[in-house]
Amino acid sequence: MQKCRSPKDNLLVPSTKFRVCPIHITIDILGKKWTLLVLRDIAILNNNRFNQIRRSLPGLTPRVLTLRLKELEEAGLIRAIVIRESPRVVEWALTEKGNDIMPILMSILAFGAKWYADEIFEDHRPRTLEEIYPSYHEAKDRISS
Amino acid sequence: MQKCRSPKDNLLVPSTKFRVCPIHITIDILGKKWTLLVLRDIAILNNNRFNQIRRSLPGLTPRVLTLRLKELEEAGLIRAIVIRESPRVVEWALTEKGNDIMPILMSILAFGAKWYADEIFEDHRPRTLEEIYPSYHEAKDRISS
DNA sequence: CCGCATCCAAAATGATACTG
DNA sequence: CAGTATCATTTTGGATGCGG
Repeated sequence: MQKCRSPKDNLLVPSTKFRVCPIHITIDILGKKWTLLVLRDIAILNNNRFNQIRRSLPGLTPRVLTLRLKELEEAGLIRAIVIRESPRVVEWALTEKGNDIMPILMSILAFGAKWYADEIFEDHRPRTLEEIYPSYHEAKDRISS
Repeated sequence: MQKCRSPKDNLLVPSTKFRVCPIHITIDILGKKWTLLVLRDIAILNNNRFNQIRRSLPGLTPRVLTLRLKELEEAGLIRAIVIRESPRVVEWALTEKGNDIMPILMSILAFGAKWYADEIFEDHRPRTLEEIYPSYHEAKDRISS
């Protein structure tokens, strides 16, 4: 993606030209299988231990979880807090950069809560992010105003 | 993910219990390789023809593109507008549901524009979404207020 | 040229067992 | 507990062809 221009003029054109697409570059980091779900565990569910994440994500094998954690650490999104050596115990935490994936997780959550309410909520009623996490939105308002 | 509660109380707890995780269910749809980039092409770049998308995404083969387009159509995110039969020409467009992935794409873009400015912008300066797409934000303000 | 389909190779992921 | 090692399976990529 060299340019974000469209032949028709009714579309989004960025004010500055991209050398590479920001979406593409981000998806290279976050787009692999399990990556966003691992981040969900650490960022939202507070599952920050190896086997906690495994239990919360059936199908995710230790091999792949190790790969994903290494990649995320390498990318600077998470860091390992060593609680104890031998037998090693680590706790995974978001970095400042990792914290900035929260809006991504929240927009994904909002999409699900709107379009898959039938599976998600007992009463099958779609919900907005504001309804689900009032506190999260108050925090955002405090920051942006 | 049965519960979105954490042992510590400093974390996000949804106001309503989830039967399944909204993030998980959404990622089941959007999380496969190339899917979000195909949506980026249709939603933002206005590349809505088969070979347009192919040209814009080197490495994506016709086989996988066909698969992804079928999956997205099946999921109700895109629909085919038949321009001409025999030889068949179709244009892919977002449905109403598909339009709701825009916030996801935009949050991904915002993350990239903040943390990968070095590769993205000639001047290496991070940018906010508001700076990149002023018109998109004006539209959002009009809607929410 | 456009929208695929087919065949095979390579890469990513899964299952299971095992170790410090 | 937090991973490795090994091997099987699934998913994706590359090349090519084909009817319209």
